[in-house]
Amino acid sequence: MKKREVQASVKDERLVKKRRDQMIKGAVTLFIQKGFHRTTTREIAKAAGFSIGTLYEYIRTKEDVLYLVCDSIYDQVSERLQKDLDTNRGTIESLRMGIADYFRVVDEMQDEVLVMYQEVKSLSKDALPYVLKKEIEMVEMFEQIITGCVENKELDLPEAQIKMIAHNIFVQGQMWAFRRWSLKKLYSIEDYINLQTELLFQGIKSPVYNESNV
Amino acid sequence: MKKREVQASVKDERLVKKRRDQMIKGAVTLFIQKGFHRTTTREIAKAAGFSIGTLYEYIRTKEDVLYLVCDSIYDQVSERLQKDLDTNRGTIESLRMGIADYFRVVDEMQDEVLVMYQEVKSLSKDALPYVLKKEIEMVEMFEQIITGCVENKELDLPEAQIKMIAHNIFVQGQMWAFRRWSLKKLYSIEDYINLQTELLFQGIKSPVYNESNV
Amino acid sequence: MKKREVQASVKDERLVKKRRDQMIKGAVTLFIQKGFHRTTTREIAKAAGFSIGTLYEYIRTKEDVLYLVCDSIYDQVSERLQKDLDTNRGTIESLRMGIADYFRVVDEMQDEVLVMYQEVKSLSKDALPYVLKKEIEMVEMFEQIITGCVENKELDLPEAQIKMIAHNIFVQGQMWAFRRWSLKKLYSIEDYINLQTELLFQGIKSPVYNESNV
Amino acid sequence: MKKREVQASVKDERLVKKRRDQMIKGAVTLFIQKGFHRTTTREIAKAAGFSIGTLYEYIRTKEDVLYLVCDSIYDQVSERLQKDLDTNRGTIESLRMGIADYFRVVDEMQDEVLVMYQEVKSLSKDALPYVLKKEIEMVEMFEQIITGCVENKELDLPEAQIKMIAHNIFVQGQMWAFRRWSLKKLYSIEDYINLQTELLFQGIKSPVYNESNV
DNA sequence: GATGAATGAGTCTTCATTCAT
DNA sequence: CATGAATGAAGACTCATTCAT
Repeated sequence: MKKREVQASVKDERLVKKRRDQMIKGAVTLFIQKGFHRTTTREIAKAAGFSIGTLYEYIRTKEDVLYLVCDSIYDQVSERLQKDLDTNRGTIESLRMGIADYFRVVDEMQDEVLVMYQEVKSLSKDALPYVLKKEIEMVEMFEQIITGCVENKELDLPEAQIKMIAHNIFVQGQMWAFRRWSLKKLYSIEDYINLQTELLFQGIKSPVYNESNV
Repeated sequence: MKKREVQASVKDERLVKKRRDQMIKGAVTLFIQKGFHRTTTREIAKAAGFSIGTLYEYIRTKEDVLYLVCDSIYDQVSERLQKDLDTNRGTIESLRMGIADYFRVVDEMQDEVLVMYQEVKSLSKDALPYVLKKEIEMVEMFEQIITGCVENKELDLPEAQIKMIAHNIFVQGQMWAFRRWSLKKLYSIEDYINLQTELLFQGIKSPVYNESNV
Repeated sequence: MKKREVQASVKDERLVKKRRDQMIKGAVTLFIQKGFHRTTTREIAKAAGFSIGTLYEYIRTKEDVLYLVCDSIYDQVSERLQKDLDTNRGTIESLRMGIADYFRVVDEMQDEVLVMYQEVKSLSKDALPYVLKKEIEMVEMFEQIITGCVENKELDLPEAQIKMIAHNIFVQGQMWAFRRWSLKKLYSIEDYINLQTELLFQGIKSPVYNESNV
Repeated sequence: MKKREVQASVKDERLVKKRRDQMIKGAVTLFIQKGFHRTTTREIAKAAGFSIGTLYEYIRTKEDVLYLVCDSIYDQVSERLQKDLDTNRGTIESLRMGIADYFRVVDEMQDEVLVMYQEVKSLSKDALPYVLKKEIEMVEMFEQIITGCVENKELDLPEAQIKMIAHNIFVQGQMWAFRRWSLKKLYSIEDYINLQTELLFQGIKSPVYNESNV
């Protein structure tokens, strides 16, 4: 699926990219503070450093800004993930690393992830699929790593479990952002990584079962 | 923490309850369709079956409607949970049942959970704590069940893990609502319950480790 | 000119009078605080001690309340004046006394006078003449006293001056109410009475002219 | 005391002045017809010749319009007075001229004076002092002229009388506007000036006292 | 390309008035 | 007679979008 085109009146591609980057940066800050709906286009223009007129030279509607923001955040997150995941394919270690890396990316981009997470639903039916596609791709990245482990016989998991685990990992990453008001009181990001990884690999340890193993 | 009072001009408590129930019911439907911000007070009044003037006899601001909606949904969900969780305390079975029940409640109230989930952030700083409190209470309910199992020696888990698991269960329940566009293609609600429970209790089975256990 | 009839649904005349008196009393207080337009009918009803439904049993529109209030205030003021002015007709002393009494009435009813004074203009074209009539009558009372003095040869004034003086006295009375924020810093009510009376009777003393008179 | 700043979104000062002048002009007409409260912002915008949106580019609230109107009227009146009063300082003639000029200004700006006079009380506690200050200044202008005469030995008056006379003059000017429904039937503006001046300078002539002077 | 003044549809909220109980 | 819930017209104000300069 190709990117959704956001129309600009200005022709100079380089300029379009530059202006949009300014715009995204300003908008993220504002969306974090007050949400998409409570942020005005004027505020976005001001935060971006240009006039309302100029803003509309690079987008068609306010919603375009939201799309651009979401798109940009996903791009950044998945770009960083991609890099990490290209190494050590098929080993349990690569899965551990993948999870840790993903959680750390989320930690670093907390605000952005939160925004994207809370405002996607404000995208029109038109733009939504493009953003959802990105999310699916990220889940698939985890799926591939896990599948690699299974193919390498490092893990033994049925298809249904693979997908479930991929979803869980993805959501647990987001969870670090959107439940931070609660989680940060309990864990550091490294604690969080360790605990979630441990639970993932070992499940809940029942002393009864353990005893019977002896 | 006491409930936040939403002021009504009308004195008759019974009527206030009745009208607010109408209002909540209509509002949920609308919020699902278009979100809080894109829904107008007139639409809410109409959906509730009365005039805009009457709407404002029972609330002070539009945000009150959102608060009422969130409050009502949490109440319904946690009321159902409470009922289930009072039996079989301290056994692994009660934990299994608790999870299954919670996931089924979420399934039945998908729309409501989704709404609440996506719109809480639109609550003012004033009302937010009251709603967040509800969420914390629900996580604590799971914590208590798990703690019960630990006290009964049915499980052996450190404090940090108990809390982590409680959060995970809570989020995995919500996840069924907010990722349904993706999950429903893969699993029925019962599949989902079984898979998540299995993963929770056993973790990822690694053939390598199993062999080494022999 | 007869009083303007304000229609009431209730038949019992005595009750109508009683309820309207309650209403007027409450309304004056409110009008003083916030003005006619910023006062709601609900507030008036509450201040009067009965329900909004009952309020409308005794008036037809909100404006009726204003009319009733203005009418009542004028009645009180002119009733008190009338009493005083019936004695000592035709003497300068009666004029002095009339002025002093009028100013004192205004002082005692400052709030009421102020309200009436500021809100008459909010009366509809329909009710205005009835209230203005009252004002004219009051000016005429002063006219009569002065005319009495002229007829008694206590004063020697042409018609035009008589009317002018009557107006001046009337306005100087009101002035004590509507410029009190300024005048009270300078004078007590008795100072005010003395000064205004003195100026009225003697005008500005010019030493130059006095000398030339010698 | 500095002027209260009324915030505008538009930066161009010249334009702000121009638009506000249009706005004031339109608003005065409307306020005269129906009063401040019964005039809608849409009507003001229309009367000013632009859209409601544009109106709000130049003010923040409806009350700002009222403040602007009051401020402008006082400015016009006192500007005209100031000009006149700079000449012939300290002579009785300058006082006569000042009164005549002031009354004539009021006559020319009857509507404006009336509006300001009736609506000031609708200003918020915030804006009121700024307008009241203007009124005080105008009274002080008369005070200064009179004081000048006293210093020049053209008049012999105690402090308390000077202030009282200044207030009287000021109120008699306004009176020409707010009692015009009554006064115009009796006098032309020139009659009014002559009569009031005469009364001011000579007081009521009592034939008895005159005889005793001989 | 950039600017920002102008636009007006749309939104929340108030409040005088009615009428069934 | 008294009550107060219901009504909806009306009003202040916002803000995405356009377009002339």
